[in-house]
Amino acid sequence: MPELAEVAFYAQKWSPGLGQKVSKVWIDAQSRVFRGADLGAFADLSACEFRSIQTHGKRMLFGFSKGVWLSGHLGMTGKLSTEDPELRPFAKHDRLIITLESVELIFNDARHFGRMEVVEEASDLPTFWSKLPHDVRSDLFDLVYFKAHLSRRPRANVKALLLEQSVCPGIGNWMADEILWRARIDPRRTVGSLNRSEPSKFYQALCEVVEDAMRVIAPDWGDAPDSWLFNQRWKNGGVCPRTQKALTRETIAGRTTCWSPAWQK
DNA sequence: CTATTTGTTTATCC
DNA sequence: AGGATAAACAAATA
Repeated sequence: MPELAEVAFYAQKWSPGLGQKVSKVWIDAQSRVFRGADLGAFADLSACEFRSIQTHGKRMLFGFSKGVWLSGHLGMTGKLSTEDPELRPFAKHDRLIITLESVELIFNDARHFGRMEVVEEASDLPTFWSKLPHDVRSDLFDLVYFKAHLSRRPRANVKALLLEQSVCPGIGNWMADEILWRARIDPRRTVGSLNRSEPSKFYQALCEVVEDAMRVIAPDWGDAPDSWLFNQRWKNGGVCPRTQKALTRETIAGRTTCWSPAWQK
């Protein structure tokens, strides 16, 4: 489920634990969320102080003392929460529980599509994290940078490009549809078919959706306003908020895509 | 029992 | 080579 702003929302769920020391770490060792990870390294979180939270696209990074980092991804169904260790029983689909002084950090993931991994590197940031492509919220993700991606990939479908995490880290299915709708671009088009003025509109729409999502969803998962496509996209009989005409749904770039044929050309 | 899902990775084909 | 497509992962929901 989670895209850029939902990931930011969940990552902050662990903030009540900041400044506290780890007393216990439990993992569901069978879970696929630890695929490729060194399970033994989770024990190294013990006695570390939980110090920082950050996100990049859909990735999350939690910093601990002694150069220990926890890197994570929520996949489709991952969720983070903090709970009172005295009150909260073990729940179905809990995959990782880090017990601190007064709270537990919980990672719960029904479908195991998420990921958690311990990275040990005594530096300001792990090397892999510093090398990620520019986040869509970064000042470096500017029009020139975006256009450079577009000109490199003329034959790519516009929606497929938005969904590529190496190009637009954090954009997922609903944001991609929202962006194309606001830019008035038909999701079936290729990047190379964009006319002279469309790349800027495309970029503007992307920035607006990113800003709106971060403002409305990231702090407390607020409801999307009816001026967005969001509230109409899965509704039977949903209509375009701009034209009041019927929306269309079709699989594009492997994902169910919703758009307004009367509005997007 | 069927089809669906706000994600990612891998294989395969053209 | 780049791009499209399907499958795999796995569980809930309708």
